[in-house]
Amino acid sequence: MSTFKGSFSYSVDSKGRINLPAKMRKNVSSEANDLFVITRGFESCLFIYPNDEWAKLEQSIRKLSSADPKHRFVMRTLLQWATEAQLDGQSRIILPKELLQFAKIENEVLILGVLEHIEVWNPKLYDEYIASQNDTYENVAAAVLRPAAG
Amino acid sequence: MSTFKGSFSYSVDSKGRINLPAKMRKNVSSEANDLFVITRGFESCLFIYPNDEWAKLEQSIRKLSSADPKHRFVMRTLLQWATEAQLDGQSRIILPKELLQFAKIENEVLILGVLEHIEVWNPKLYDEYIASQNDTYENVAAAVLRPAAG
DNA sequence: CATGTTTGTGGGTAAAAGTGGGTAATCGGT
DNA sequence: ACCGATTACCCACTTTTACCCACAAACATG
Repeated sequence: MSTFKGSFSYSVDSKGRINLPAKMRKNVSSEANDLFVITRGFESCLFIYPNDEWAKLEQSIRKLSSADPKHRFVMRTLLQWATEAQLDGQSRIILPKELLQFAKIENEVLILGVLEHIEVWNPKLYDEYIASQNDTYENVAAAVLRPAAG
Repeated sequence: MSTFKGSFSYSVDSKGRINLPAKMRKNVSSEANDLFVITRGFESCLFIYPNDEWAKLEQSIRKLSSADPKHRFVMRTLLQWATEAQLDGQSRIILPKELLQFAKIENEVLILGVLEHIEVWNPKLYDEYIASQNDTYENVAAAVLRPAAG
């Protein structure tokens, strides 16, 4: 099992590569074998799953039936964006052009650890996202975290 | 077992050949021996199964009853269009004319990996298909891309 | 604080991938 | 057997990718 936390500012080079922060590398399960799946996330960011975590998601997709038109749409939509990627010798990962375009990523990224996956943002868009929340961290947390505390 | 994911834009040459994306080739089980079965898919696209996955499908078709008219219809349609094809030296596959016509494929294709099979679309028709579905990526993903779903 | 090591970043180059086309076998029908 | 059409199997070219090497900044260690 892999678990991530923290945020990091990193650069994207001319080949579309980003370095995976050393602190995150330490938290990648050895099962993943330096293999990752990059896909489209929510709110114009990208999700990176180490292979072991992606395998779990794939399990849930497999439960869908190809015979059901609705399920076919779900499978296509989800898998369309998914790309396998392996770390290079410098522990970097290549972000595919289509995904870079989707997330409007250029020279700089914000890398966030969110439990089982890693998020990659255009820093500016992340700021806007935070600003667009018309409620405070404290209030939302109160609503979300309280039931679990009880 | 072969598993596919991702989407790729490739060209179809004058001989009706398409290249199998390298990333997909890596995920073809060695059991398949470069042998594939191409057949009619759902929603005007083509399905390509590596041999090992086709064998599984064939097993499930065998369980259908020839006594049931609906079963007969499905069996006939699926098998009528099915064609075996082998990769050439450049790891390309030839799409039969009848199937190209059925899927309205001309010079460009969108190749989708959908777990156990590969789909081949006329890019325009795929766009139309996606547009015709009254659901968004975000909605679909919300149901699957969360840990609890596993 | 000095020094060896890891980390983040950039770039060069050989290999692989994607694409197009030529030609020799193969097949079907005269 | 012959001929035209189709198919299988090469060869060639361009672009992309994978795999190196290099180096400065940051970190860790005694």
